[in-house]
Amino acid sequence: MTVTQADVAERAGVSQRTVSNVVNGLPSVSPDTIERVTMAIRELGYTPSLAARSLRLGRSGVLQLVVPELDVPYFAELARGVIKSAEDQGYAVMVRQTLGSRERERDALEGSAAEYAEGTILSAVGDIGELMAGRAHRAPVVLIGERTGMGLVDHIGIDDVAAATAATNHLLESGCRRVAFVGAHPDSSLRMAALRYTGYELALRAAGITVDPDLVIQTGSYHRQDGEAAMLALLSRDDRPDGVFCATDLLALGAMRAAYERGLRVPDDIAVVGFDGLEEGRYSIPALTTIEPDKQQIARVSVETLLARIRAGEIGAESVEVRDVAIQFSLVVRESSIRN
Amino acid sequence: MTVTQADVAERAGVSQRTVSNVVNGLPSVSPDTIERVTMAIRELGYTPSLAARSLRLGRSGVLQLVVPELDVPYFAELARGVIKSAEDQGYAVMVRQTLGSRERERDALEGSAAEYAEGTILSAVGDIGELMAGRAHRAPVVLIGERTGMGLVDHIGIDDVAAATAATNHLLESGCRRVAFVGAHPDSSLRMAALRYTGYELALRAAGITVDPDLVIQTGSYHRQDGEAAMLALLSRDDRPDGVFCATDLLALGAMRAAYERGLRVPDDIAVVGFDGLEEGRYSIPALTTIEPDKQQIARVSVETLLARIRAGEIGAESVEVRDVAIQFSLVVRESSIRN
DNA sequence: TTGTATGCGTTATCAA
DNA sequence: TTGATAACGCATACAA
Repeated sequence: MTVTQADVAERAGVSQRTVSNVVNGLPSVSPDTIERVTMAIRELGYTPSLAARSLRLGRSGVLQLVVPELDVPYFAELARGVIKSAEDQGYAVMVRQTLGSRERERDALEGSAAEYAEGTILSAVGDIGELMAGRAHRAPVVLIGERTGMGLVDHIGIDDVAAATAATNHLLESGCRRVAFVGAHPDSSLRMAALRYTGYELALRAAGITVDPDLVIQTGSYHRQDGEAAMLALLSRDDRPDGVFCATDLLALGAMRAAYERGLRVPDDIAVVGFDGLEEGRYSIPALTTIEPDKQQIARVSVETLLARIRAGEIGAESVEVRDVAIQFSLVVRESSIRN
Repeated sequence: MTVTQADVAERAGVSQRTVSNVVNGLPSVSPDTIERVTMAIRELGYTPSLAARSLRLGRSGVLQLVVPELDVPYFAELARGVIKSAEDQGYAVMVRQTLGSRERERDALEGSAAEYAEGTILSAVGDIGELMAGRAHRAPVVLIGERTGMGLVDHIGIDDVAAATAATNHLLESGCRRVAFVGAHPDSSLRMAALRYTGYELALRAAGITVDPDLVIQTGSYHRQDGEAAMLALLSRDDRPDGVFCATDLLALGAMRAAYERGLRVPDDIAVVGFDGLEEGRYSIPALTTIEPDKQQIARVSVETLLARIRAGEIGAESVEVRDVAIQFSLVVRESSIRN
């Protein structure tokens, strides 16, 4: 059924060893034999077996990318970059979705797939320490997105606190007096939410404003729908806010939609700032002010870091220092926050 | 380094064969040995080698998903469904991006990865006949998204022509007199564009309207940016259209943005209808009327069809009839097309 | 420059 | 119910 190197060897009248040499481009093959073998390969339609190669080499040429939901634009944009970068380095990418379930996260890190892949790029919602426990001598993991790998694992991300502070400051500087925060999370261990809230809090405090708990809205997740619901809640209050900082762009887009439904204008009645730098926000009406992390860079550095660690592991360099790379972000001011 | 079944066997005091039996849940193992082996597995942290299993079984447990761009929401939403469905069936998914390059499409179908995967779900931009040529006895492919696999390959999709006709009719029924089409493609072999244009044309013709070539805008790709540019071109005309049917939601969202920039109101000044049923369009301002294919169903049926064909291939049933499944779609009317 | 032989970790055939 | 053993397809140490 499947064509093997042995078949090619027979056809070309050489040994299987020679076919392997040709396939892998080893220099020690005469041009003549190369010619014959190449011909035979084409005639028989031979394709190397990745399974056999993996088994033999102990390297699969596959990286694993684990994200909560692929249809959340932030992760989609990230995935695009990761896959692109990996392919540039000769690696294929297996994508797994955890759908927010810790069980799936565990499985992605401990199951056979995790062993088959040479390494994993992980955007986790669960607790890192917990996830990393009992992963003795497994393939390396690079954590992406949250601010810290807790020294346990390489981490690539932006300074969420600083970014959130910048976003909140921008609202303050735009003249907002009552700035709400949308996207606090009931489970405070959800680091992303906690960090961005912290940034918000710091900015307010620095401006001499005390946080009004009524202006901090928790959301179970970070979709447009959650943002819409949160905004509706905020707008139903007597003393509604005049500015809203949302923990993600999706929340912000939902929030703007809610304002529209209530007949309020953004930014005149209420300014909105998001976080993620989604392409979508460049075209929303009004265009969304946001914190834009350099996602391509995050993707590239993540892949590079992972590959570096994979190679280090091969050499046996056990104790390479854990990396924690801060990627640049920028505050992109668009229509949703430009007042008067 | 890596823990093998042999290691587990030694630890548990049984033969390696028995470990394999336990791992695979074969019935012919005494509860006692199961207990001992399971214990040993846990103690040693054994994980089965997928590479070895693949080599032995000739099945990798991996499907390949090939899409143009993962950060285009339509493909992201599709990918989510495909990965979910595949995981439900015990398969992992490798995702490849072609970025619109035919070379990458070829490679995805003919390279080693295509051989490693048990099958491929392909959303292609290139010519199908060309892509399928010379894929003699390779793993099966299911085509997704366009209307036809040309009888060469299984296909799952919606009736693009009928859907486009429905969308155009809706604009006509909403009172639009001059309906433009955005998203025609210079390369007419791009079937998706051709089909949706055909539906547009049919609807106009049925209404006794001749197509005004000036109202048909070509776009190189189908991103928001292209929709924005196309709309700006349309609006710069003296006799601008009062309705626009866009070949994708992304084009439509860009078009609405352009109208906004020009100070025109959607739908009052110009109605807009998209195609894809993106989540984004439910929250855009105004909310976008669109053709909504049942993407979850597309994903599910694609995976099922692919698995069915994989199994058929194992049995050796060579000539199973090629499937062409039409998935349901619906016209979802939202604010962008509701006039007066 | 090329050939022979071995083993990667599994599953599965044949015996016991 | 379990043990030896072969084979999956490849890359490489060792020979020639």
